[in-house]
Amino acid sequence: MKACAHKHPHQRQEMSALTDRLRGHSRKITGPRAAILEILRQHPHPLTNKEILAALPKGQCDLATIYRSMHLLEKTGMVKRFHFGDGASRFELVGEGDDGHHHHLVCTKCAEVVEIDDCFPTEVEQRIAAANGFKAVTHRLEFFGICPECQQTLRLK
Amino acid sequence: MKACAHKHPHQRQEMSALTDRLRGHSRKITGPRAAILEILRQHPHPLTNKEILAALPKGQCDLATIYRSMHLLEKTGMVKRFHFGDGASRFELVGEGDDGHHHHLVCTKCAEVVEIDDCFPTEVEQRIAAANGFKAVTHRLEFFGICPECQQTLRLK
DNA sequence: GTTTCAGTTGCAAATCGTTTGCAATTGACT
DNA sequence: AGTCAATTGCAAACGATTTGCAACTGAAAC
Repeated sequence: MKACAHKHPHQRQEMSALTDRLRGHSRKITGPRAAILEILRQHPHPLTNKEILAALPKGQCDLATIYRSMHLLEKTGMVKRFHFGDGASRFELVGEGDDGHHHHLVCTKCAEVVEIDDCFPTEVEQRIAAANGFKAVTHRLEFFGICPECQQTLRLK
Repeated sequence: MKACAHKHPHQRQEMSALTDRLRGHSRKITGPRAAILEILRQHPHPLTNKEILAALPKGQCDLATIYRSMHLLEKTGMVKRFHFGDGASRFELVGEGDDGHHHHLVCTKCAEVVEIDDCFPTEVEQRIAAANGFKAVTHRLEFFGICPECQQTLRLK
C-alpha cells in the first residue's frame, strides 16, 4: 500500500525537458527562470519563495521575479502549490503529464516534510460532490504530527 | 455514512455556556468578547476576522481585538481555525467537549461553504503515522469545487 | 458600593507574504 | 545585427496579522 512504484512527482526531471515545456507555452527561457527551475529540480520538496531565493546564488534573481515565475509555472502546470497552514505557499515541480496531486505529512515542531502516497478515497469524494450538487471537486489534504526526532527532543526537555 | 446524528459543531450554543467556558479559563467577559461570541453563535459558518468585524455593530470592537480574541478562543478550544487556501483564517465555534474537527466543501467561484461529515479514514491515517514514526497525527482536509448556482452562472456566460 | 489591579482594549506602527507600476533590459525571431 | 514583446529589478503598495503602549475595565477584595 505504501507504494512508490507509480509515477512520482519527485523523479528528477531533465533541465532540457523543463525548458522545453516552458518554450511550449511560448515563454522565454531567462536566466532567473532557468535558475529557479534548477533549484526546484534539486529540491524535491515543497519550497517557499523565500527558500527558493535563499537557495539561489545571491543576487541571482529578485524575490518579485520568483513570485511571478511561480505564478507562470503554476499556470502552465509545471509546479503545484501547497499550503501547510502557515501563511506561505510552497511549490513543487510536477512531472510532465502528471497533475501533481499528492499530500504531505508535516512535523509541527521542525517542519520536516514527508511525501504521502495515500489519498482521500475517490468514491467518497464523488459521493460528497454529488450529494451537494458540486462539480469539479478536488481536495487539499495535509497531515500534521510530530516526527521521530522531535519526539526525542521533547522527551529530553 | 453521511451521518448527521452525532454532535454537530453547529448546534447553536447558549451564550451563558460560552461565557462560562471563558470564565473557566479565568478570562474576563468583556464587551467585545461577548459581541464576538454572539456573532459566532449567529453564524454557523467559518468566518474571517474581517467578516466578524463587519458583522459587529460598527465601532463595537477593534480588528486587533478580534485577532486577539480569536487566539484566545482558539487556545481555550472554543473556536477552531480553518484554512481555505486564500490568505485568511476562518473560525467556527466548537461545541463543548467537541474538538471541532471536520471539513468543508467550498465553491471556488462564490465561496459558498458546505459542511462535510465525512473524514479521512482513521486506519489509514494511523498507518501513515506509524509508517513514518510520527506521533499525534491529524490532518487538514477541505474540498473545493463549483456549486450548483455557479455552474448555472457559468453556463450562461 | 468602592477600591484595586491584572487582564483588556484601541490605536498606530510594524511585520510578513505577496502583488504591482514602471522604466530599463533581454530573449528569440527576422 | 535589429526589433519588439516579454521579462526583470526596484520600490512602493497591499492585505492579513501582530505588537507596543498608554488608557481602560471586569471582577475579586474590601
